[in-house]
Amino acid sequence: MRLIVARCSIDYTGRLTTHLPEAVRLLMIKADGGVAVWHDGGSSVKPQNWMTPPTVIEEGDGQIVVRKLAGVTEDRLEIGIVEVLSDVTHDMGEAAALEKDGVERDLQEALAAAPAWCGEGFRLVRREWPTDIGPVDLMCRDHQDGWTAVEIKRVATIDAVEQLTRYLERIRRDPAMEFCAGVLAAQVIKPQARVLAEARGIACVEVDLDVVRGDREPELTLFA
Amino acid sequence: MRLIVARCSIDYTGRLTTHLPEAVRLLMIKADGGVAVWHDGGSSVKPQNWMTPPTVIEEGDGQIVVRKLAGVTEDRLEIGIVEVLSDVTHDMGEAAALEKDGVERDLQEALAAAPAWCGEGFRLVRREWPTDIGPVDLMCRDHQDGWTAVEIKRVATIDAVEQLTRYLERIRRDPAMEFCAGVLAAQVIKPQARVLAEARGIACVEVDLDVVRGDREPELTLFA
DNA sequence: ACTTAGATTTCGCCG
DNA sequence: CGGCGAAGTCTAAGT
Repeated sequence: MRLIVARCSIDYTGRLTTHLPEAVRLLMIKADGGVAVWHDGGSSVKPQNWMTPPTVIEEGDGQIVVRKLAGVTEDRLEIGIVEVLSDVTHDMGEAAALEKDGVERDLQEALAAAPAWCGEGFRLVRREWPTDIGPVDLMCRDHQDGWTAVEIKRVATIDAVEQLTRYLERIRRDPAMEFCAGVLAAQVIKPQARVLAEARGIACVEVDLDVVRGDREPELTLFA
Repeated sequence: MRLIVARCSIDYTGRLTTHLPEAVRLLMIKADGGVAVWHDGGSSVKPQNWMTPPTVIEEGDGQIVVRKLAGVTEDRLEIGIVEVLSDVTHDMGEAAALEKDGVERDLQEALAAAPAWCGEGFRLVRREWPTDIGPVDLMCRDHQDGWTAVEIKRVATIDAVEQLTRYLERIRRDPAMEFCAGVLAAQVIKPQARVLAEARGIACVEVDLDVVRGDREPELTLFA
């Protein structure tokens, strides 16, 4: 990885066009051709400009040009170098993957193992119940043996309600599942999603991953 | 901005938990307390780990700990330093904002100035036509003087169709606009969005920003 | 190869 | 400050 600290101005043309006036910035150039431009202010996560590989990098004449074929046209990042303050290269060796726990998939697994958190007396029939427009996260039977489709999100927005509504519409075409109910289970449910869901007769359940796993005691406020 | 290149392992706990095994990485520490962790492989745009300000950074004993209050709990980034290969700080001065052109807003402006690109004989009634669930991008009259609501996207997915459908449902509650038509205008319309739109009687128009502005000649394939 | 859905999405605007 | 929509979203998985 090459790290250049330089006073520079930058123009990008591609899916849109942008301009950055002259300032001191960090240019991060990766071994695979990826380029990112950073400034001390602003976002810690998103560069001011960037280009993902594969790229062609041309350097010289007080300028670095990063080019990339994007369909018919060309994406282009033109970096006008006024003054180089530092220019170092570090060998970082092989990649090391990030191991994650706590994403939506993990919540689905935990709820599949303990479906009663989705509703009283719920028993799992199957995960990833297939419909012709995609799989429903969980299909359960409730305490009265009724069918219930469960949609799981980490954060549930109005889109999640629309998605579950589409699934229910397909599922209920089967006469045997004509009265299939719907439950939206999420770590966070946005207020508008809750309003729309309840207007459509869809139940909402907020769940905590650690509690579902049994790693943490439920708050006393639950079911209060 | 402080740039540390070090062999390190990293654990994050917060909205989820992650682990990174020992490897050489770049630690980018901004003046505002923002921290990002980079490796030579992988994304050019997203760090392996990060924490946005405000943070508290504690350093010492072969370890850097970045902490942040996140509601009741605490987000924590623990960086175990095995070997420091480089540690430099650069003053980058004041911020310099990015100027953009070509985002959705610009497409809306261009189509408002030339609504005929949305449909034959279209005349603009107003931009940001208000409904009780938010504003419709454009409200037009078509060549037969009928009302038409236009939803504009840079890339139109199935969500855009759902959004316009919700708007039309509200608009048509007004008896005077009972037959209001819908048009989805975008630089790119995804196939599934087109299918759903046409099933709902919503017209689809693909537009090019430069053409709408008159900066580029239309392709011969238009209207072919 | 293309499409879809998730993301510690992040970011910006507007109430 | 919270909610909502856009993003050069990016990225991984499934078809």
